[in-house]
Amino acid sequence: MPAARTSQRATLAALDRVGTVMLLRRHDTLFYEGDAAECCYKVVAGTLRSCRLLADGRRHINEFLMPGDYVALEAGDTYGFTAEAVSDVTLMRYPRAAVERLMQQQPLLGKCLLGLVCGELCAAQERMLLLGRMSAVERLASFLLMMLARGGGEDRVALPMTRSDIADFLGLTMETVSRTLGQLKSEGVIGMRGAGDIIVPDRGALEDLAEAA
Amino acid sequence: MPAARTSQRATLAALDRVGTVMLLRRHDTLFYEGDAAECCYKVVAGTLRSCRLLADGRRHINEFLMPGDYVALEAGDTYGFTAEAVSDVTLMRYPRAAVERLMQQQPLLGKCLLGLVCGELCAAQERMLLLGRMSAVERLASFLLMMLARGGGEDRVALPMTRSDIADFLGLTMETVSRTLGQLKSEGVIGMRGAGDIIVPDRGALEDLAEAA
DNA sequence: CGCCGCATTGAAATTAGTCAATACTCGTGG
DNA sequence: CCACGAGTATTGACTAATTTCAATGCGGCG
Repeated sequence: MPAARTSQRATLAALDRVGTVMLLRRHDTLFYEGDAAECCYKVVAGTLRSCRLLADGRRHINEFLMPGDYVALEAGDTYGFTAEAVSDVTLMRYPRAAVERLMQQQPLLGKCLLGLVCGELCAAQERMLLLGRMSAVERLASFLLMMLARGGGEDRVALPMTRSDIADFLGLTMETVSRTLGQLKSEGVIGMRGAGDIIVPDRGALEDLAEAA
Repeated sequence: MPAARTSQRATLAALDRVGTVMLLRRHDTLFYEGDAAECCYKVVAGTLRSCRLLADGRRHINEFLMPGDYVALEAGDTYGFTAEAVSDVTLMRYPRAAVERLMQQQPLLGKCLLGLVCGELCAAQERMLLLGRMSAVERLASFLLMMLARGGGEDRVALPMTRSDIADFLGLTMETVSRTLGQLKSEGVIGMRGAGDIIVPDRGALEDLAEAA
């Protein structure tokens, strides 16, 4: 059950008292799938990717983690995915033991974390629908809308990740991502000022293409 | 952060004091996506499916819910998916207000629920990998292994759901599911005594095909 | 200036999807 | 007890979307 919105920020801020700041350079690995899960994190600046690999090298990106996002809250004894820096990243690191202790003292904190994890679960369900049932165009349109919503900007989307990253996030190939973006551009639905700088002149057009439920 | 395993059952059993038993017939709907989320549930017997629809009728099944599974723990104000009975189902129903109250009194309960939701999130990440990156054979093999693990049986898997349900769970079509199962059968990896009764003589062979990380 | 990583584009190959016909199963009623 | 019928499953032939393989282009950095 998600916690009430009220004072959620304040409750979570308590975490920062047991946290330390940490820096990562582009392409650094924060932790590997299977490592003992000793800390969880919050992204302060930059972008992280959380990914999983199959034995033959196929990769899936669960999530792009951006400022404000918490990382590995849901971990059991070991991390369930590898976390890597897409760009230079600033993090807060929270030792899990300290978080546990804090939860004893602050029952509200537990509710907050529960709310966050519930939100992630809903996002994951959204993505399963995308991966299982949407066409390439719909996937890209949904992705751009998601990035637009998170970016906070009016009509501009920054894509710090590569086409390959996007492909592994959307269950496509890099080539299909590139072609589909090209198609959207030629249709005038998006503009591009460099591969990582997208302009969305008409969000409605994208929404039509995304065909969300 | 997941709760300790110890006495998890006992803690969750406390929920049953605020719950009532409820029956559903095959094809009944428990609730619709978008309904006000007044209760959450636990499956006692039978199988539910949790599904989402796109505007044009495409469907995705998030999860098959079987005895012991909790339903809609992660709900916000409204349900994020529709829940329907695949077979006749027996449920416990817990009013969310009562659950909230219980959480105040029993801090351990919150930790338990957090653990359950974290488990669901991990399962969802597993499924994203499957939906985004696995072939039809790998999807079916993974699915059968999952059902085998949940079923508890030695080498026998009961499939109470239709081929269409399986398809919408795995991001395939009913025809592909049928063909792929046929292929596994002809290769001797599985046996079939009726469409919903699968025999797995050699789990290792299936595991090889599933090619999990 | 030239290289390296990433992005784009093209053509061929492949997987899974679509459409359509046929078969099976189980429950009902004659 | 058997025949019928609805719903489900299987199978086949063809199509379409995406992947794969391969070449080319672009842009920033040393």
